[in-house]
Amino acid sequence: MNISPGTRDPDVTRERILEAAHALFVEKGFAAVSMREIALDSGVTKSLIHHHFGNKEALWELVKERAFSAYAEGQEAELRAAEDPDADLLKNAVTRYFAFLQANPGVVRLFAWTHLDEDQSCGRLDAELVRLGAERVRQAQQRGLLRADVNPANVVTMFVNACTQWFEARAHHSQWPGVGTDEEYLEDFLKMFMEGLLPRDPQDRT
Amino acid sequence: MNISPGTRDPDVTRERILEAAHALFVEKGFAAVSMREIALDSGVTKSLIHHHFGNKEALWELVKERAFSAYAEGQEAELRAAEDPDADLLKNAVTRYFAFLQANPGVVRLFAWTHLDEDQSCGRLDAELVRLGAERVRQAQQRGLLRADVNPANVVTMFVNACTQWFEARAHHSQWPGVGTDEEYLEDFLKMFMEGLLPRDPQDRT
DNA sequence: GAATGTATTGACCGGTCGACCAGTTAGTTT
DNA sequence: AAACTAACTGGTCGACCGGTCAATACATTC
Repeated sequence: MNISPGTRDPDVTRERILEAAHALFVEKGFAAVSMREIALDSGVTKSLIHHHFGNKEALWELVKERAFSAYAEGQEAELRAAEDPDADLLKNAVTRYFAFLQANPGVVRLFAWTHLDEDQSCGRLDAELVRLGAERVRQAQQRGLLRADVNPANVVTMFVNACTQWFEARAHHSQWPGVGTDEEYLEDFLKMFMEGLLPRDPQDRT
Repeated sequence: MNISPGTRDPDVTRERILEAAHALFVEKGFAAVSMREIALDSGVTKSLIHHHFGNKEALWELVKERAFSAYAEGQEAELRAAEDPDADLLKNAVTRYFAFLQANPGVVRLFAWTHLDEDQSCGRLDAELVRLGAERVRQAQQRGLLRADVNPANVVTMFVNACTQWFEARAHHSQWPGVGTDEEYLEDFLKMFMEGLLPRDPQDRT
């Protein structure tokens, strides 16, 4: 059963359409993409896309849903894998989240588009992730490994924000004087995040 | 010279168009806004907009330019007003920046749109702001008021990111469990930013 | 008060949009 | 092999897109 030119496989076709739509939506956003473009890029007719997915809006929703659930699954697996919360675990979580964003610029853009849409579907998706992360932070606080006078959810939100915006606003930062590579930013962020900006031992820091 | 119904004032007209365009672009982004909408909202004809501003793209650029230069002017004035860098000054800078974003949700959205456009014009605009802020941080480091082993530009970038993303991704956070008000987030952020997450005095934090 | 210049209008253009539909092709069932 | 179903195509629709242009209304200048 080779894939001869005339062979039909609706599943493959749907996948091709979804991939093309994903790439275009990520790049240009919902409004700036036309069904004709998606049809051209995926090598099918416009009508076939309507046949499989209904309308443009439904296709957009499906693209987002798939991307975000893949994201959420990956992140949740990573979070659950790590046991025994301590300060290093938080550091590792930040590092892994940062690395994920770095490796998946498409997801970052998709997040940004949905923020502007004021779409709340993906906010619901990672609510569970935040709950899980906050729980770990709380445990570490109870053991005295982290300061207890901050809201665990804010700890998670804060590092997610600092990492996400780094990639979302890359076009900005790249022009800022003195701002360096991803790795340098991450390193300095971790210092500030974990240890704070005020010197611990004044005579050491001069 | 009252403003009678038939009175013409091109400056006022231009302003009305710019305001309507600003509001629509902020809300829906460049691609999703039509010249017809802008014309309707500003109470003029589509042709008149073309007469005054040329084409849609030029209008969009002008809207961005105005918004960002107003932003930059305000921020620079605030930064220059504050003398004598110390740790509290940084804290105040963060607080003021946060308050500004809180009071100007339109600017936040405009930032987000331009990030996705990969437009670099506004990145150039606040480069000077970052340079100025980083300079203040460097001075504080030299006086031993801040730890010296972090890149001053990264310090500024980091708090700008943490604040900006808080408002850009509001649709997300509002659904996250345990995440509270703007003020609570800012308070916890400042604690982590200035003092760090690791306990300073272990027996105090249990 | 005629001339001049510009702000403003409405009608119109070619093109593209998302969507629909009738018709065709290809697999599957009976 | 006939019947059925779903995949797939090409053509077409009305609506809307950004942009143009000639005509008009108004304010200023001479």
